[in-house]
Amino acid sequence: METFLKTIGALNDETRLKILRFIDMHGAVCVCDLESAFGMIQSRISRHLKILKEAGFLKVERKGRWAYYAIRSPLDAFRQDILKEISYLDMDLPEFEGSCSSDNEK
Amino acid sequence: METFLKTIGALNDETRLKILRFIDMHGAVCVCDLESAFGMIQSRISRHLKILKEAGFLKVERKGRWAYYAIRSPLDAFRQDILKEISYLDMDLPEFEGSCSSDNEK
DNA sequence: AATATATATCAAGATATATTGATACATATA
DNA sequence: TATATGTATCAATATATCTTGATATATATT
Repeated sequence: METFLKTIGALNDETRLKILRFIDMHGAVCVCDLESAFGMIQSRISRHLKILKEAGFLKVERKGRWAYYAIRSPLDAFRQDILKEISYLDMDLPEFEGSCSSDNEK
Repeated sequence: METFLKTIGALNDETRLKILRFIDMHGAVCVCDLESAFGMIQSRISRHLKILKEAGFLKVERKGRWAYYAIRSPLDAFRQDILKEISYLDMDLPEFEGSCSSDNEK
């Protein structure tokens, strides 16, 4: 029950739905990628990522000073259904402009 | 997007999850049935039912002075998945005590 | 070691949602 | 028609969540 509410609660925000869909489409991204793509301040992005992670949708992998967030795998059937449903939604997502300096690293 | 958020928002409340599951288990019930089963005041139950209805989970049918709420049918696949997921949750639901006077009516 | 960069966390204020009690409305009964 | 019953809605308050700006932490670079 508590877990379910956490999962649902994570989806109950337009910004998080967009971030989740963005990551679903583009794969692993770092916080600054999202920051520049969405034009939102870092603390805001970071907070939403934490909520999505704790709700079981995302995983993080740290490389150097960057934290790469990606869709968690394996993902249970219910969360997969949700991602699919979100993919049908008509939302306008920003472009993925890899302006973040992590691109320059090997 | 707006519709999806309304659907998700309706699920983002423990009381509503219980009401939804209760109706899923017992079929059509009137507001006073829920009032006595859950021990909550009428305005509270009524408000939650409205939210669940507007989110596409419930339908209402009025008979005399009673309003019977039931799971809407047909229900789309996504909402069916959600109901199934809710059915797996470990929640303690009240008994269905038909103390409401609508029982006495034919 | 000092500085810069990427991310996380916290406190304060803004916004949204839930609960209660009062009241309105509609249907039924006397 | 007056009264009772079931439900819906509203205003006020309580509670939760979001956003921002400041600060902390960790890693990399000079």
